[in-house]
Amino acid sequence: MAPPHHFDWDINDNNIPKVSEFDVFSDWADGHCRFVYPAELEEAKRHSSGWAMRNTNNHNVSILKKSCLGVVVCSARCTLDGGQKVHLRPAICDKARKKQQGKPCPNKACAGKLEVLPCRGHCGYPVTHFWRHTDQAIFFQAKGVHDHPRPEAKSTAEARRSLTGRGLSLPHHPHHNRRPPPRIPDTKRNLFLGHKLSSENTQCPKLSHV
DNA sequence: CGATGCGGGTGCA
DNA sequence: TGCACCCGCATCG
Repeated sequence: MAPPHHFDWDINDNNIPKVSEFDVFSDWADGHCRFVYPAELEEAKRHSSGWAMRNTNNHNVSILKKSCLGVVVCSARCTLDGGQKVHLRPAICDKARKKQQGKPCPNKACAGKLEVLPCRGHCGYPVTHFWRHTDQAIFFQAKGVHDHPRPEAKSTAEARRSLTGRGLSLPHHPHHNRRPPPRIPDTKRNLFLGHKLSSENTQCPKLSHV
């Protein structure tokens, strides 16, 4: 009866279908989407994405899961000379990300501080990406719609990193340093929902209380 | 240093 | 069970 839709699969299926065709790699995958990439595609093997995704433990050896860290913005929401906004890439490493927050806005003419705009695109939680490898292909599936602007590309962030260490300021000094006064209140435990859940949440299970 | 993966372990539906 | 997430360990560029 049901015709063989070779793309009718879910990342959690016990037996994923044979692949007939591959998709062109998609950085910035958004929304509930699924793609199939060649097993030898570097981008796919690296599980890369334009979004800042961090590995999350889903206790499943066959499926790699990642969740979005959002984007780093200026607390003053300033506008750069080019008329653009500050949309930096959140550090994937927790420690590095904490160090990012509170740093002065890259805009010289701005007194704002950098802060993380968390992703709440999947039922109030960060958008998630799933990667699964088979002999013939690499399957990708995303859940949620990013509710924040795109962070700068990974390459741009890397360039910035290698720049801030040598180009300016003093060389690595063995002495400790930073430890101003701000104790960074750590707005981790936020979750003040009921903010703006009006988006077309395509696949949110129940979402009862708010 | 930090990007990435892994997996033990916790707290909630 | 499923999910979000904290934490340390390890590899690699």
